[in-house]
Amino acid sequence: MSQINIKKLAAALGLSTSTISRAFRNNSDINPLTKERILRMADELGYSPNLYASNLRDSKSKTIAIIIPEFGNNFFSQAIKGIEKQARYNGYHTLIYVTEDDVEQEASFIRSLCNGRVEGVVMSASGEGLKHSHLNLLREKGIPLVFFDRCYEDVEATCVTGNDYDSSYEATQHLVANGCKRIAYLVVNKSISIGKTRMQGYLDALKDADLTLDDNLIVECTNDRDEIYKAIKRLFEKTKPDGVFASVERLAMAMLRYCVDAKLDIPMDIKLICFSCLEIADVLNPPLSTVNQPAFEMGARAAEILFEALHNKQTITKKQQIQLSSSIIPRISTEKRIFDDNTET
Amino acid sequence: MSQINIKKLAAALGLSTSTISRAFRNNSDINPLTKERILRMADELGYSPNLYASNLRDSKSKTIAIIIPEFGNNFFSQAIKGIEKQARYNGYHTLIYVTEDDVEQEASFIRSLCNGRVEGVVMSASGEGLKHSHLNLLREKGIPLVFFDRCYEDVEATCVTGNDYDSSYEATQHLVANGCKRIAYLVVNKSISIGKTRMQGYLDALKDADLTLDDNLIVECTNDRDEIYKAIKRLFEKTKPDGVFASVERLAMAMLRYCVDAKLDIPMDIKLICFSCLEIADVLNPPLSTVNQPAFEMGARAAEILFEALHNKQTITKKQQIQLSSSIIPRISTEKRIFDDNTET
DNA sequence: CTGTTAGCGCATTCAC
DNA sequence: GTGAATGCGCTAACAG
Repeated sequence: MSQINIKKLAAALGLSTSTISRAFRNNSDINPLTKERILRMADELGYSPNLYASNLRDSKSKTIAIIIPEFGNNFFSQAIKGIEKQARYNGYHTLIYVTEDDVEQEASFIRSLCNGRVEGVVMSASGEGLKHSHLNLLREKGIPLVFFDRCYEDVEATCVTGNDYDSSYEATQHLVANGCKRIAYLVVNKSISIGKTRMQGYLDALKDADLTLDDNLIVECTNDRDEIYKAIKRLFEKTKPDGVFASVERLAMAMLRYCVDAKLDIPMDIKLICFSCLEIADVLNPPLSTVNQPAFEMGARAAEILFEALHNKQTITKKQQIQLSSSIIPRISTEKRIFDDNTET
Repeated sequence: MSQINIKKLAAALGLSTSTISRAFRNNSDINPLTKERILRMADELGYSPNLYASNLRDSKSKTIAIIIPEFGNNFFSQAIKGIEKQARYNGYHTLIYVTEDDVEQEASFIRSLCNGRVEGVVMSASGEGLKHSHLNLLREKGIPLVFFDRCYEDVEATCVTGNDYDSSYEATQHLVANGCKRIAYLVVNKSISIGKTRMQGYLDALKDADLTLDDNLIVECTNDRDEIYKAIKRLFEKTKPDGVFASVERLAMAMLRYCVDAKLDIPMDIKLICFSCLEIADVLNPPLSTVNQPAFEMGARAAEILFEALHNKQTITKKQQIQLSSSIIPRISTEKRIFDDNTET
C-alpha cells in the first residue's frame, strides 16, 4: 500500500506542502478555490493528515482516558456514556481502561498514558487509600485528573461524587420510619472512602434513631456472587435483621435471591433498600427501593470539569468534592405493612 | 514545564540519543550496564519515549477502536469488557465511540480514525443495510474490521454473532410447547439484519407448529420507553396474545410493566421470553425466561479475530459469520400452568 | 495568497 | 557497544 501523504498530494497538484496543510486547518488564509481543489483531490486520493505527525508537532492528542475498576453494574456504563458524550462534544477521543479492581493494573495504565497519549484522565479509583505514587506521574507530566464516584483522598484533584453520606443517612432513616429496628448494612469494602462514607451515614442515622448498633449487622462482602450469598446467609442465621441497607446494587440482588430461597417475604419479613442506578428496579421481585445515583450526570460532570481545566491550560484540577444529589425512590421493598390492626394493605 | 525528552536525557548522561533509544527497545544490543544506568536516570527524570514520535516513525499506534450504537443494555457493556480484555492482553489501547444509533455519527467516527489513529476496528453496526461507503475508507487504508452482533451484510468483514435464527426458533418453540397459540413478536427494527434473522426464526417456528400468523402480532417498536409501552398496550387492546417473544431486553421490561398495570399474570395469562444477557433475570417479577447471549465472549472473540488479522498483517478480515451459541434459560415467565385438571403446580 | 525552511522526538541505518 | 546522520509527515514562521 503506497500510502498517500502530504508530499505526494502536493506533487500531484503542483503545490507546496504548506498549502496543502493550510487547506486542512481552518485558520490560515488560503485561496478558497485552491482549498477546494486540494480537498477534492485529497478526497479522491484518500488523503487525510497523519494524526501522529500533527500530534507530534503540536504535542496535542485530543484524547482523554477513562479508567474504571469494573464493568459489573449499570453505574459505570452510564457514567462512561456521560463521559463519552462530553468528549464527543468537545471533539476529543476517549480511551477506556478497566482495572478489574487491581491497583497495579491501574498504575500500569497510568504509566502507559504519560507519554503524551492523553491530555487528561477521568477515573474512578480502584484501590484503597495507600500508595498512589503512580498518580504523581500525571502531575509531573501536567496531565489533569478528575475522579468520579471513588477517589483517593490524599490526591489533589477534583472528585465528583454522589451525596453518599446524606443518602445513606436518609436511606437508613427511611427503613427506620417504616418500622425497622434491626438494620443490617452490606458493604463490599468498608475501608475505602466510599464504603466508609456510606457507613457513617448509616451509623449516624441509627444513633439519631436511638437504635443500638450490633456489629453483627455490618457485613463485609466480596465481589464474588457465591461468597456474597453465603455472607448474607450467615447474617440471617446469626442474627435476625428486619431491614437491610445494601451499599452496592450487587449485594441487594443477592439479598433478593436469598429471600426467595429462605422463603422470606420482602417487605413483610424484611425490608430492603440499596444504592443503584438500575433502570429496571421497578420490575424486580419485589420492586426495589433504591438510592438512585445520577451516574450519567456524574460522568458528564467529571468530564466537563476536565475539559474546563484543559481549556484553561490547568495541569491539575482543584482539590474539591462536587456532590450530585442522589434521590431515594421508595418502592415496595421498603413498604410498611401493618398486621396487628387488620389494616394490612 | 520543561518537558524532558530524549535529547536532554542523553545530555544528562553524556550519551547519544541513539543509545537512549536502544535502552528502551529490547531488541538492539546495548551494554546492560549502560542500559540500566539510562533506565535509572530516565525514571528519576520522569522520561518516557514520546508516543507520537515513535508512532510517526513506525506508523504503529497499538490502538483499536470500538464503535457501538448504544449503551442501553448489558449486552454492550459486557461485550466491551470482552474486547477491552483482549486488547489489554495484546498490549493494545482501546478507543470507544458511541453512535447513538446514528449512521452519520458512525461515518464521522470512522473518518476520524483513518488517519492512523487506529490499527483496527471492532464494531456493531448502527444502521441498516444501505450506504456504507464510509467503511470503504477503512479498506482503502488497510484497517481491518470485525463486526459483532450487528453487521452490514454487504461489507466484506468477519462478523461474530449469536445463533440468532436458531435461538429465535427455539424460543418460539418453547412458548408453543408450553401451550401458547397466539405468540406476539416484539422487535425494534425488523428490517435490519438482526431483527430480520430473529423474526425468521419466529416465523418458521410458527409455521412448523401449524400456527397461523397474524400480522397484528408482530409489533415494531422504537427505543423510546413510553412509545414501547404504548405499542404493547395497543397490541393487547387489539388482539389477545397468550405468549410474547421479545427480540430485545428493553421490550421485555416494558412488557413486565404493562402486565402489572393491566393486571395480567405472567405466566398464567401470558408467557414471556426475550433475548437478554441480564444477569439478574432470576430476580425479576416474575423470573424471566431468556435467550442468553454470550456477550462477553462475542466481544472477546471479535477482538481476537481482529488481533489475528493484525498479527498476520491482513488488511481485511475474511467475509464470514462466526456464530456463538446462545442458550435458552427457562424460568417462571414461560412456565406451563395447568388449570383444567387440578394439577396446577 | 503561496513557497521555503526548520524542527517536533524518535529509531534506524551506517560507520567506527 | 556506541555515535552521527537521516527522515517519518506535518505545521508554523517568515518571506515574498
